[in-house]
Amino acid sequence: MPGIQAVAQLAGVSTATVSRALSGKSNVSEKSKDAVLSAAKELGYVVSSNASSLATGRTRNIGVVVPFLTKWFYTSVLEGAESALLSHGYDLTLYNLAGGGDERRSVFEHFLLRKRVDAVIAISLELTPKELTGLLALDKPVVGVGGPLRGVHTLSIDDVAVAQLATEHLLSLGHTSIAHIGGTKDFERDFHLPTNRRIGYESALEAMGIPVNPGLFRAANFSLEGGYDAAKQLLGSPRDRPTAIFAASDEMAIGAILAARDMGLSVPDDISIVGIDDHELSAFFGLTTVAQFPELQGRMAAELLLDQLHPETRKPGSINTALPFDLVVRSSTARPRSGR
Amino acid sequence: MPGIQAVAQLAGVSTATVSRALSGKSNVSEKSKDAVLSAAKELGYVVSSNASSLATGRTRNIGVVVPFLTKWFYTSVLEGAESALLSHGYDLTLYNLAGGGDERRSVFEHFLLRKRVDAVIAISLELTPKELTGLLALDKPVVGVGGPLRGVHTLSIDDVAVAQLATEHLLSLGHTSIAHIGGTKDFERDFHLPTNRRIGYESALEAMGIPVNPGLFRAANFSLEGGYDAAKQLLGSPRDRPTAIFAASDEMAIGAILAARDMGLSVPDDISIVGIDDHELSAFFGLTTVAQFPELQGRMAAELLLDQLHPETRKPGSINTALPFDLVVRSSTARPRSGR
DNA sequence: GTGAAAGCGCTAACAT
DNA sequence: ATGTTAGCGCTTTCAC
Repeated sequence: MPGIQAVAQLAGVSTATVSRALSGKSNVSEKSKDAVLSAAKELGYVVSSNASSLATGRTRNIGVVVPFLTKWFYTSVLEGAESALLSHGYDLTLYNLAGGGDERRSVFEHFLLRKRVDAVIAISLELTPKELTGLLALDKPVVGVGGPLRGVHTLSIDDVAVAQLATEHLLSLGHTSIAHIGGTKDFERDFHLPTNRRIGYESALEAMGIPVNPGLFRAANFSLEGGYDAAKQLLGSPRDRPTAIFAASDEMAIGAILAARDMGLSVPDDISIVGIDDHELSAFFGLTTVAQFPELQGRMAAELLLDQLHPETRKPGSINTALPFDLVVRSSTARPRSGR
Repeated sequence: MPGIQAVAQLAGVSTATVSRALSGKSNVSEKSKDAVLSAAKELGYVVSSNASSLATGRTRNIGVVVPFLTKWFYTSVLEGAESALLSHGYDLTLYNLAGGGDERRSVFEHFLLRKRVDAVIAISLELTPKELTGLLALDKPVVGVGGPLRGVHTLSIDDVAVAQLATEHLLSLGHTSIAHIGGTKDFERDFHLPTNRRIGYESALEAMGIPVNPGLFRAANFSLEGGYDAAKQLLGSPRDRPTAIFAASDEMAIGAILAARDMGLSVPDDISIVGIDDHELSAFFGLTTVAQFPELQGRMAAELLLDQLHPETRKPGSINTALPFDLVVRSSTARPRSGR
């Protein structure tokens, strides 16, 4: 592991010139630049990021905190962020909070504070005031994805509007008896996602003058299995069976599709089903859904952060950026059977 | 951000004593230790990992390289590794190679070399000799998961034995016409996984004196959809339809279950199906499978690495550790219909 | 048990 | 355009 000194010696210049030549910032003559570059290559020199960080105060490393790792959505955001950061020469240090309360505390009270990272991306995490204070005290940029965070630049999707769009799609097909599979209370903590989606659903119905029927609501845990069980309940009684189901996530919607099949119901002839996400499995199941582009979200978060780290290039930005979403119509939705 | 100096001043000791008290290694009197600890807490002091790394040469940071991020298997390994590392005070810096060849090169030629990490875990990656040389030249521990790597301590599963076990389960139920959905050539590069599993399948058949029928083999891409398509082919002609399918992954096996259902076949009455993985969805689908415990694999890799980083505690270990696997019988397999 | 001081490898003034 | 030099914040001999 040769140091900068070795390169300087071989190139016949000072260490300062080596540093300048390699970083490309300052003015260096073509001649010395070439000498440095070829000396560096010859020796296989790579800067010590620690020494560099210590000297500059910048680490070129971003901390990313996720609530789960084994869920498609989070890993997709992560993938987007990782590749954007990598292409800018940044490393990504990962903190997964899935383990439980203790892990969470140590991440926020210890790991993130030891100056290993230049900035933090928090994915779908509603930070406590204490956590937030700790982070902001670092005086480093923080970007949140998934919901508003006080004093932090965030990227978030309008969950109410997303749910409205999904519901309106069903309404526009002519459905009037539309059930909703939402999230349980456990998922409220992250930006009230279940409530917001339910509000969107209800407001779309009300806008069409359709009364909300509480009997057509079921809560589940955002899993395939949860969606399956909920749908079985919803579809159980042939008497007042809905003609459509709006599930708050694709995984639950896919569960609902499987439940319908198991009950001998045809999708979409007997029952239309729509979800939210555009999950990797959704195309396979022909699921109509409102896509939210998690990989793009990760990329946007990373780029927003890099912007803030390089104020020269900084474009003015609002404190909360709206994330795009889009209705993707596949084969799980259709007009309700006319015979009803 | 108070420094060690501030703590020393408040505690009325030297910076050296603070360092000693905080690291707990050296002898420090109870009195100064208490003084240091409370001063540190009062100021909210957290060491600068960069300064510490520079001084010690150790970063307490592990680089983890994965080929994909959005696959259940890899994220599970990652989760296991992350939580094990975190609990030992280590950070995890993530490098995802899914982006393409260029990313891969820059990770190996630049990112991993800049002394940011103490060691590297390579998950399901067959490193090129060049990559391996570069890593080993760092003189840092490297642990591979998923297959043998020359000169590297690896954790790997005996894919041949796993496939044999799955096939033998079907044989023991009385099946003699067993199809196999394997992987396409694209997946060969990572330790010849498709080939090994196919070998296990064939050797199990041969051990029972059952000739291998090439017509009962289909290759797919390890996805649900791929398994679905392959199964449709396999189950298409009622004349020589197999009574069982062994798929090289649970996702493909689940695809096969869905294909069977779509064709009006009952699982397991008409067709038994077994996979490999114990994927998060497998229980829901009642899939019989050979579990390989990815989270445990990640945890083991992390612990192996930490062992190597702390030679005092080091237990002697072989260069290749076998990973556990276990048959999980659910409802997708049964005796073949007696009537045949 | 504790302090003084010499680095760890690099960057950024400052001088030339 | 380039060299000299003073740190960055910690750890670790080496004395005492």
